[in-house]
Amino acid sequence: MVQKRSKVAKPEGDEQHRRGRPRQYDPDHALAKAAGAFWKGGFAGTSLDELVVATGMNRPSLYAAFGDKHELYLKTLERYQRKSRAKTLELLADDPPLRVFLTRFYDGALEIYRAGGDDARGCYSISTAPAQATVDTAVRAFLQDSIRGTDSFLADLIEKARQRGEVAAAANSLALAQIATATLHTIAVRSRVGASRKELKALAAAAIDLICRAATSRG
Amino acid sequence: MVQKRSKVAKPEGDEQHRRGRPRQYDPDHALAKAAGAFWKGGFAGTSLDELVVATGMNRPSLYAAFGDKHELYLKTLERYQRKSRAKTLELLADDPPLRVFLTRFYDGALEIYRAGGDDARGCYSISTAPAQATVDTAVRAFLQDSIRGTDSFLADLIEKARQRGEVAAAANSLALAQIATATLHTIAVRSRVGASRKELKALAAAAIDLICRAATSRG
DNA sequence: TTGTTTTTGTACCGTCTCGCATAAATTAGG
DNA sequence: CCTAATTTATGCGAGACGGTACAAAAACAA
Repeated sequence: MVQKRSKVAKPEGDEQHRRGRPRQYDPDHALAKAAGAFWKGGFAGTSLDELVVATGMNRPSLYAAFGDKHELYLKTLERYQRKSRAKTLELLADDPPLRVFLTRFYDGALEIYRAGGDDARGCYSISTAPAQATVDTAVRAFLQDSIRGTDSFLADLIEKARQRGEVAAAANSLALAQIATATLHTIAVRSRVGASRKELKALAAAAIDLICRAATSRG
Repeated sequence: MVQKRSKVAKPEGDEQHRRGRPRQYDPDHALAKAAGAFWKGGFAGTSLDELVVATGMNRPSLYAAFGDKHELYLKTLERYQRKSRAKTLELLADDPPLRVFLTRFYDGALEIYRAGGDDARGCYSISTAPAQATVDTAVRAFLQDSIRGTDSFLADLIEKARQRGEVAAAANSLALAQIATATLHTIAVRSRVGASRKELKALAAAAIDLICRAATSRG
């Protein structure tokens, strides 16, 4: 995706002024709006007309910018992953204990999954990608990679916590990480069908207890 | 759904011989085939033509038997739930310890989720219903009810195990049940994207350890 | 001004969608 | 036999689907 420039390599930041008619949409904002449409209806259940309305773009512009419906969906998935990871990394800024991090982690997820209150959205990828995964290699690969990524990210954190004594010395960090991911998955699905924030916070707290109480002592 | 009979209430078992041309399909078998089609493509991603091919029925027969596409989908979901619950209850026949039951429970799930080997299917409801849930009240209600049902079923079992001393006396049975359900959810999604049986069995074993090792002792 | 480049807007294409109308086929009742 | 009841089979129709062709519009370059 490197952009060729005639002579001087300009900083790719603002795309500067290009030659023709200026575009009337902001690509990232449009992608977010498209994701909102897919978020509601899933890939197969969302029509191009709905995407046109959601993005405010017209159909040819949509194609020129993001390719066909399938490519557009993949780009919204990647954007979601990018944003999610960035948000998660911010939670580590002050190098918190595992228990604190996990609490923030699930709180942050809930904030996204239950945005909009009662017309709950759930997790974008977990809610929409599985239905598509069996007939769509790219989506399946994305989701597989995404889950493994979460596992190994959490496994690293848990392993460090284990070495600090916040988790039982004998614990299997990867196994605990998979339980932590499992907790995220169930929160994702439960949000989608309207579970309350309170209930899901309690669920997360119980999972954190279980993971971190496989900790130092405990009678 | 009570069937009116002229005078005598016949046993509804075999549907007996009815008046007109006999049907050439077995309703439950057709429902299973339809579920297979939805299982692959999701609700919105599966066309009536595909359902016709899958069931071997022709279109008007499909409508006469199950109603429109949406009703058909709901009926496949209910059938899946019915079958799953029956299968689960069988696991309790010899009144096994919690740890044994949970092992069987996840093994049974894996058997279904990974039927067909590498073109993995995952859990039918978890893989297809969430995508539909935001635009379909009936599907959302079904999935919500299904999850709560699993929670409370497992909570009952765990509570009994707790009273037998197989789980820590101080444990919250419902919270542990939700973790057990979470484990089922993550296995459901991971199967859908092709995780290996071996990996998922290990994950289940770790979760069982965590749940049951919130048990009697443990240093 | 006159070209060049890029995006926009409209309109359209062929295909597929779901659901149903209608008639033939096959059974039981009388 | 004839009639009633039920399922099968063919096929259609109105609309939605994804995707694109084409020309107008709006910027820059010269």
